[in-house]
Amino acid sequence: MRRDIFQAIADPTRRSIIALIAIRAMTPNAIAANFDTTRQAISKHLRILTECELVRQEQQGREIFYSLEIERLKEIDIWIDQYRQLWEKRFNQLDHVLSTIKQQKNEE
Amino acid sequence: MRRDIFQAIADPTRRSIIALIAIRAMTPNAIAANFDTTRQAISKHLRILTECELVRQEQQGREIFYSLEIERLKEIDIWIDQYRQLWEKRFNQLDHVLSTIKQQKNEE
DNA sequence: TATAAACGCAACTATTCGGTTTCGCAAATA
DNA sequence: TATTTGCGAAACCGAATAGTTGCGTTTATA
Repeated sequence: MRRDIFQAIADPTRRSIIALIAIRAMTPNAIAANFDTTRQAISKHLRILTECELVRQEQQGREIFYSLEIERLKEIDIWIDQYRQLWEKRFNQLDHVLSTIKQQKNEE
Repeated sequence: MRRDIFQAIADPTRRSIIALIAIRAMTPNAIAANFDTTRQAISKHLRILTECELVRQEQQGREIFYSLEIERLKEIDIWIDQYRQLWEKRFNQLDHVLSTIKQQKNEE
């Protein structure tokens, strides 16, 4: 079963879980309280997030606290960056066009 | 059928298609030539990418050229940005700790 | 010590997904 | 005009997915 960070963030519930535990570590029960689903379903999502190391767990008595491994999200950032360069380049070209028009206007 | 940009980029083949047509518009056949799969399968991926407006098509005779709607990727960028702020904050805190240690060292 | 709480795991189910094959249509070409 | 080419749509299939229910285990509590 191939786990992929892109696949991990594809599910809206998992993105919500990420948002929740980004603030502070939470237990499965506490997380599940925010959703209209069972704790077991949340546990499954947490397992997927753990498998691709987006989440780390810390046992504390009978509770397990899950927190976000934020560094892993950089992988997404690196992917998007190549396209960010493209759209910024395009924006700069437009910017150049606009300033050229402005210049021509001033020279009239 | 709920189409979502996060779901669209979850598939590795679709990410490859995005990378291909980011450079220049391409036809389904030309795209499919880069993969070990049928044109029809690529067409399905293109339909999904089109449905969430990540891709636009331009008919030219009997050919259809697909190109990337790069602005749509900003949605991913906006999502990742909130976490980027978190990890940069964390990095700055670490940076602060390091410079404090350095300072204490100098004061010895 | 008996009970309750917190959790992971396994079995099961309905749905979605990625792929193929087959088809029909429109445009280019022989 | 007959044939080839480029394409999307539909039917179908196996695998993966997201969810449920029902366990068993460990830890806390009455």
